[in-house]
Amino acid sequence: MNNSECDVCEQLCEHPQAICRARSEALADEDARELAETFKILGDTTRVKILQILSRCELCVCDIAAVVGMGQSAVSHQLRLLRGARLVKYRKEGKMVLYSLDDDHISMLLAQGIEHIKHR
Amino acid sequence: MNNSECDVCEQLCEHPQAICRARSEALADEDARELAETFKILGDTTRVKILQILSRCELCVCDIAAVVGMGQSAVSHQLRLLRGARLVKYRKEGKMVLYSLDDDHISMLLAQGIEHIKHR
DNA sequence: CCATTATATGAATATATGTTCATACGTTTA
DNA sequence: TAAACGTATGAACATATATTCATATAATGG
Repeated sequence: MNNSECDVCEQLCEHPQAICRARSEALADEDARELAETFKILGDTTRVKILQILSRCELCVCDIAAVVGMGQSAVSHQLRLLRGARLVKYRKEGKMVLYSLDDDHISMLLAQGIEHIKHR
Repeated sequence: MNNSECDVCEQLCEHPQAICRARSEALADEDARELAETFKILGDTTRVKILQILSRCELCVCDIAAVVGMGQSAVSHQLRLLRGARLVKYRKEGKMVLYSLDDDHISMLLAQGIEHIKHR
């Protein structure tokens, strides 16, 4: 995968073959980092609430704040993170900014997660 | 959703209807918390690597540590979190403990996430 | 142009988190 | 039973994170 070529296989405790094989199939470091970054953004109660709300309809910042019961500033900070992770998009309408999910994909992720927690 | 019945609708900046509607469709606090908790566990490079590796084959702690290039202790701590979130399961074989994904569902979550980061 | 409204952002603070080190636990083997 | 091995865990530390407060920006209406 990386430049390393199973160089660790000889030294460690056990199962050099398994290690080599797993290494060759492992996620690239950069991909793992990005993937984790995405999940990390999803990993906050406020942000999850925001996303789930936006999966139903487009809303302005002020309304989002009202629904999740947090201050405007806090919500704005979180929306910034969500934007950065390309989880939400926005459009301006007058002095308002209307947010929505970046694509349906995000809904799927949420649904998949909900399924996991409901599944017992 | 909660016991609150749109009581905030009258006071805040804008769109009381939108707020009421969103509130009624919002995730229950506890669900949002659990969902975020799950994603939070997924939101770490080391843990993502571990999960992706385990999506390919069952491995012992020592081998996992070798593959992700971290200490046994660090990996063990992370596996504990992964267990707590029901993302991995394990079985003992002699003095070894073999870990694997808790169910195929988890692979799907990972795949969905990967699709998101690859999608541009 | 000034006041108002909606949103964004920087600084500060409290809290959470990941890794390391040392050590404990449990199983196997000598 | 003692030693060795694989794994788990508690404490400590450094770093990351979420919220709040104050304030800035941008757009609208008077």
